[in-house]
Amino acid sequence: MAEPLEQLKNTLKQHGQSLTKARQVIFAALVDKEPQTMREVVAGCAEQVDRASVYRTIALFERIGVVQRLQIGWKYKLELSDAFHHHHHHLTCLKCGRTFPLPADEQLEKRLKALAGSRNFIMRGHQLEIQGLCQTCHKTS
Amino acid sequence: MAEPLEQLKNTLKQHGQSLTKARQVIFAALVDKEPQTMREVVAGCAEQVDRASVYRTIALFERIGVVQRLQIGWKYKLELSDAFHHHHHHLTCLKCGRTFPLPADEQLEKRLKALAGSRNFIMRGHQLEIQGLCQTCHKTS
DNA sequence: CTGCTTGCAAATCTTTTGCATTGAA
DNA sequence: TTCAATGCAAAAGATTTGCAAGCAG
Repeated sequence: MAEPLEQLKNTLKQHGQSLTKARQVIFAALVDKEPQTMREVVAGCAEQVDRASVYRTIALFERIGVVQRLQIGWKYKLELSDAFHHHHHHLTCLKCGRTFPLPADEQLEKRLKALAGSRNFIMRGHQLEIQGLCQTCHKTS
Repeated sequence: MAEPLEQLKNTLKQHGQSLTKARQVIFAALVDKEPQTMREVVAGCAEQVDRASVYRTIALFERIGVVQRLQIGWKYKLELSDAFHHHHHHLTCLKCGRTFPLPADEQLEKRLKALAGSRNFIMRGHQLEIQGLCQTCHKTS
């Protein structure tokens, strides 16, 4: 995990920000995890970082592109952004509520860009959530 | 606007629910509008319906498929569901914040289903938001 | 050192709930 | 009439902010 930490440090530096203790803890709470709710992140480092600092840090991380917020059903969840993972979307199981990553798809991305362009829209980003039933849940239902 | 009201009434009836005054007001606040925040909907019928009833009604409307919640940036917004509009997605302008409908696209929908299937996932629904710059904003920026 | 970051507490905003009353069928 | 829906007020939960103290560079 020395690698991602280095990357975080660099990203922070590029934005004139320093790597503090709290930021490391919050970052560590996100590495190699499924997307989490704010509540979970706060709980995940409750003993070490105050709630307010978690909010402030997550906001910073989003601003400098370390973290991205995504929609899961009604709520949002947080995960490290594409710079720390590969670009991907999500499958959410309506039954068990788990979230599964869906690798980026060239054909899909192209189509999105084309659709945006057809409406004279310059695409800067996008979010896709596919809801349905995961393998486990539709077998056992 | 007699048409959609009829449809609402039928949908409610199918679910053993009645068409009350409050529900009509809230429904009317959503017809032919861009997606709105909860705050806007509440404000839109503040004189006629209590905040708590708006929340309860929106929850009901979602449950029976009259309203759908979608993600716009960090916040969610509400609009009538596909049964009252045609299926579509959204373009959100990062500059002016407006939301534009993007008509459904056969090719896109097929690709999504295929991708879900490839992961042994049964697709039941999906949400897509494309962020970028609208025609007006990228001309004037 | 010096300024940015943090913790803590309090303020805000959003959403939910209990209960007595009102309304639709 | 009768049960579900509504308004109102209060509770819960989520997010933000002010400020004094602590830490990174």
